[in-house]
Amino acid sequence: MAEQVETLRRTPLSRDRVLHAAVALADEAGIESLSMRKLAQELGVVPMALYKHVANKDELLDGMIDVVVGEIDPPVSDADWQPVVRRRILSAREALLRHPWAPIAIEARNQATPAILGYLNSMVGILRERGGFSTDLAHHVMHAMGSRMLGFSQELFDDSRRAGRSGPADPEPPAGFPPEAAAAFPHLAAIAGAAAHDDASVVGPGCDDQFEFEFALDLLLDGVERLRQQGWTST
Amino acid sequence: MAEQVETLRRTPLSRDRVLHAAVALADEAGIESLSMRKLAQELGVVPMALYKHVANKDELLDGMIDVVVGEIDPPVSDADWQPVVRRRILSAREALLRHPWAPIAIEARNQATPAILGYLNSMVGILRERGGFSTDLAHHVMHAMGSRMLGFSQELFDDSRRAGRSGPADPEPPAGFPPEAAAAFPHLAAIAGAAAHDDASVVGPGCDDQFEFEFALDLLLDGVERLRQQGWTST
DNA sequence: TTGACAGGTGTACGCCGTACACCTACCGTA
DNA sequence: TACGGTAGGTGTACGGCGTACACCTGTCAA
Repeated sequence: MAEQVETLRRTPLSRDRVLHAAVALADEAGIESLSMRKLAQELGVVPMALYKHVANKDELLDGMIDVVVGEIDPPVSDADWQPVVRRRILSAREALLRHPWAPIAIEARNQATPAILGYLNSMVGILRERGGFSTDLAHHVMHAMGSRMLGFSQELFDDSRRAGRSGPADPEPPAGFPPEAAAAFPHLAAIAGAAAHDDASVVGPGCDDQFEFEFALDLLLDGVERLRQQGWTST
Repeated sequence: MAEQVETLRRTPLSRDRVLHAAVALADEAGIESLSMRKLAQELGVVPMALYKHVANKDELLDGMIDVVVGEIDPPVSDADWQPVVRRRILSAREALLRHPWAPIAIEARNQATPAILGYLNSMVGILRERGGFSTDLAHHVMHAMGSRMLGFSQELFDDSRRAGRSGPADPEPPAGFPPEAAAAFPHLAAIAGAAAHDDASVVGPGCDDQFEFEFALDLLLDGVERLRQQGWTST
């Protein structure tokens, strides 16, 4: 009878419940101590039950990332590109501060999740549509602000990370920008397309990371030099 | 006899040999598949032998990070601050590209290693001595360029990361800047000291992360707006 | 000659992710 | 009303992980 009560009381699992419980657990105990077993215990369930809702731990982490990205406010409506971008980035920062494990988790994955691609895509859209940026400038700006936007490395997602021994058995292409995603993220596709002009592969790295890095670095250095020349001295 | 030959042939372990073997293993197989056991096997030794040279896996990772940081070229001598900083950052980028696991490893640790502190300290030194930057401006610039300098998150090392359940038993202070390190990294100490003026704790977070974030963000946004107004259109 | 000590070994424990077979409660259909 | 499929929770088991702890062995100073 007690068992029956317990059974009745327990809300059934769902992907959403699993994901949110995982986020809560990572928030309070740190990502490195999040395990399938502890998560299951938290949910009052046996570890293997989780696998009916997420394929494996990596997919769980992807889902957790998407929960965090989902907390970023949508763009406000405003005439100017600058305040829109600014507010959105500050909102992203707040989400990441609420979940300090998120940048690590994001950086440790080698593929952007759809939610991240959506976020980045909408950022490009703001630049293009609200600011009238050219495709190329929008591209460079995305590289320059990448670390502000998501709190992590400038080499957003390249395939050289995680050099695996998967070796020659890997059947899929480098997949810098899979064609099926182009429809969902048109702005990103435009950027990738423009950058791939002077380069054999249509997908794949497709942009000159070294150039992008130096572009962003020089933008920063020039800004700093301007401050310095203004005799900038105090807070 | 064969055993004797093998014994003679084997160079004895050393912390350095362990560290470099670990770096090589992470370079080719990825950080996520680096284990004490595999590393031991690579060195022709039993796993526990490693523990005579590194305290545990975390310390191994710290040592690996220091190996990478040690590959960054020292500052060149040049009259101007800008090319010195530029070249050093590009050198750091090269080191990180050689070891793509490094940013992840660095970001996953919550305390900067001495080698990283030394690198950052010398960067501040360049700004102060070669560029005549005020302490405050140098401070802001370090925040603004943090992600370029080390390829990772802007919140360099704050204690809110990795919210552990270590709880109230933790005897040491927040340790934003431990006093014994001040002597070794005078420029960093100066920055931390200046920032702590309007704030009760002398050590500890000691700087307004939100302000720094917005400062860097606005520097970037202003630079971008300037490009846009110049009608910047193509690569 | 001895005895301390640096450094490599072997065993064992508890935790991890997850494959696989199983059970059970529910629901649409006959 | 009976039944078969299916969604979802269970139990067991395996191989890999980090590392505590006791042990052995070769070297070298006294």
